[in-house]
Amino acid sequence: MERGTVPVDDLDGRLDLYATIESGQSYLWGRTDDRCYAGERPDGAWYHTTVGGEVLLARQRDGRLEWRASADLADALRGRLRLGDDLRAIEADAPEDDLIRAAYDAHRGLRLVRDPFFPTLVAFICSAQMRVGRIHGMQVALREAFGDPVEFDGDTYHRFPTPEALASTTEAELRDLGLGYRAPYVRRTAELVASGEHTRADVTGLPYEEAREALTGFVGVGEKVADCVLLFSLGYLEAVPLDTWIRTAIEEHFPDCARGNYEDTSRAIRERFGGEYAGYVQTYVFHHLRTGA
DNA sequence: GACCAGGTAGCAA
DNA sequence: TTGCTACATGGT
Repeated sequence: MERGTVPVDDLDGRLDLYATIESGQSYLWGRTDDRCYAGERPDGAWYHTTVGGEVLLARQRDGRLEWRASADLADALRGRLRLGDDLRAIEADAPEDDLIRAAYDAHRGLRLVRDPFFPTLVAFICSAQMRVGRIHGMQVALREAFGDPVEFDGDTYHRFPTPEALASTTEAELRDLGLGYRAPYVRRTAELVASGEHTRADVTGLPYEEAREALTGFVGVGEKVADCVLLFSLGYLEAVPLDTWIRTAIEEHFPDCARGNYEDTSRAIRERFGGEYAGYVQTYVFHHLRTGA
C-alpha cells in the first residue's frame, strides 16, 4: 500500500475533485459509496480507478487531496487530474463574458482530465444521445463484463477492457449491457485498434483539425466525439465539443458564432472562447449549464 | 405516452 | 458537399 497527500494550497487553492470527476468528462472512476453521478458530493467516500494493472483511490478532504494505491501512483494521479495546470492563469486567460465568468466562479477548482485513449474513445462512442449517468453506467458494465479483475485492500476492481477483449465480443453481448445501437460501433472500433488498422498512432502529433479528422476514422466517431477525445485524452485544450448544451449556449448567448456547419461554428466558438484554452471554457460552461445555471 | 439525452452512419439529391 | 432519417434505451 502506497499513499500520499497533496495540500490543495499547493494547487493555488484550486481543486474540486468532485466537479473534475463527475462533470461528464471522465467515465473511468467509481465511488466506494457507489453514488457516482447521483448529483451529490461524496461524504468521505473514495474515488477509484485503475492505472495499468494497479488500483488508485483518491478523495478530497480537509483541504487535502489524499490518495492510496497498490503502487506509487503519485505521478499518474498528477497527470490524470492535470494537477500541473495553472488554473489561475487559465481563468485569467478566459475572455470577459457574463456566462463564462459565472461558470468559472461557480465551479472553481474544476480541472480537465487526461484519461487514457482507448477507454475515452469507447466512452464517448457510447455517449451519443445518452445522459451522463447512463454513459457512466455503460462503462461500469463494460469493465465488469470484459475487464480483468484486480484485487486491492480486500476489494475487487476491474480494468477497462482491452481493444482485443472488446473486439472478441459479439454485438449481442454488448447490446445486453444496454449499449443499444452503439454496440456495433464499439465492437468495430475495437477491431480497428486491435488489428492495428487504425490506432492512436494515426492521430497523435497532428495539428488540431487534422487530428479531429483522423479520429473520425473510428466507427461511431464524428466531429463531436472526436473533439471529446482530443480534449479529455489527447491534451488538445483548444478543442470545443459542440454538443446539445454548447449548441444551445451558442444560440442563446453567442449567436454571432453560429455557422451552418460544425467546422465553421467550431472555429468561431474556439476563437470566442479564447483559443488556446477554449476547451477549459467549454467544460466549465457545459458543467454550469448542465447542473442548472 | 411524448420528449430528451455530451450524435453518427448511411443514403439521396 | 449538404440534408434527411433511423437508430436503443431509460428517465422525466
